[in-house]
Order: sequence, then structure tokens, then C-alpha cells
Amino acid sequence: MNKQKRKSLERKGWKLGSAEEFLGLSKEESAYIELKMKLSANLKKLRSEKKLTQIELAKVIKSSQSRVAKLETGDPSVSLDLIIRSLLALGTSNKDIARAISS
Amino acid sequence: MNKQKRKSLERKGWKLGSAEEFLGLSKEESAYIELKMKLSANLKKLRSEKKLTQIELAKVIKSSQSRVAKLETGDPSVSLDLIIRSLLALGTSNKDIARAISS
DNA sequence: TGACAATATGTCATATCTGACATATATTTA
DNA sequence: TAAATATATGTCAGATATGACATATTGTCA
Repeated sequence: MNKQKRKSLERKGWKLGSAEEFLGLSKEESAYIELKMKLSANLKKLRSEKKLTQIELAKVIKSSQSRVAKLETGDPSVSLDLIIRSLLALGTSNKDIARAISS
Repeated sequence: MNKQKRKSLERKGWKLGSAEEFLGLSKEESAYIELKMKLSANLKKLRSEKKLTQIELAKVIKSSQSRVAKLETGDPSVSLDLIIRSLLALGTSNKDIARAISS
């Protein structure tokens, strides 16, 4: 992960820890963030393919427009659980989720 | 999902909702539970391959023995986030996680 | 351009997950 | 077998994620 990317993540509120910690943990940490980002992007893509608004998707997953926006923009307050539940609610199979992670 | 399996999950505290809801949501719900189960099983396998005790793994992921036990037994109080973070901490790659989900 | 629809951002009370602890129940080893 | 080690289960105060709301920003189309 380059400096710019890191800065961008930090602006969004990702806590990347001190320099040492960052270096020490970067592998897991960045893999985790990358995973979330990939699945978020997938969700956004899927929603737009289905021509749903964020409000409509929110109803499907019993959440709110603002949370859907956060889901899609990779807000750090959003859990993997919610991202994956949302994907499943849109009919994504476990195999498709695996594909998204591998891509 | 058969009745027996469902009973087993309910005993563990999974909230599967009323009969109607259960029928209505089973696809997403069971896919989600299945996902967690698969990754939990993977974590357990990985730890035993590395010959770590739960206490040792707990130190690695900065948690406790009891939470590791819950992670591995599919306790409903455990989030996907924690399962995946733990896998990553043990050196599992995103691709391997994808493989585990697909299997 | 302006009005309208869609998306993003900030905040907060409540719900859910967390590590930690105690303790119960296996499982191993002497 | 008993003692030691490992794992499972129950509980809870504190931490984090949640839906909901207000409001800001962006995009679209007349």
C-alpha cells in the first residue's frame, strides 16, 4: 500500500496505527481492508446492475439509505457481516462471494 | 436445511425466526450461517495444523481462550469480521479464504 | 440555469460483539 | 486411576456497529 492510498484510508477514518505497528501488521490489516473494499465494490456494482436506488436496497436489507451509502463507500463503521448479508440479500451465492474475494 | 440441523443451530442460539420467516429467508440466512461455519471450521483446522493451543492463538489475535473456543464452535455471538481477522492473522490469504468459502 | 432525485456525510441512542473472567467439561499423560 | 492440560460454556461491562434522522453534496433533466 502506498502513502497516498494510506492517507486516503486514514482520511476516511481507518485506524492504521503507528508507523511501527503499521509496518508490523500491514499484511493482515491491508488484506482485511482490501477484502472489505472488494465486497463493497461488488455490492455497488450489483445494485446498479439491478437498477435499484440506495433507498430501495435499504428496504430489501432492512436498513437505511445512509447506511447503504456507507456500505458502498467503504466507511470503516461498516462490518463485513453487513456487507456480506447485503450481498446475500441481493441473491449473491457463496461461490460468487468467493469469486469477488479472489478477483 | 433439515429439521435436525435446524434444531441443532437453535440450541446454539441462532435465531431463525418464526416458521414463515424461516421459510421466507432461509436462502440468505442459511447461506450466511453456512459461510460462517465453513470459515470457523477452517480456522480450527488451521490452528491444529499449526499445533497451537487456543490460548496461543488467543495471544496472536489479541483475544481470549474462551473467544477462540466460541470462534471455533460457531457461537452466534461471533462476527464474520472476527473469524476473518483471525484467519488473516494466521497467514491465510484472501485467495485461501475464497477457497474455503467455495469448498 | 433551477428544481428534483440520488448519493454522501455527520450524529446519536440503542443493539450487538468484544475480551476477560469463572467454571464446567473433555482430553491427554504419568 | 488422578493430575495436568486443553477446550467449552456462561456471564457481563465496555467497545463497536447499527438504523434512523438531518443535512450536505452530487448528478440529471427540463
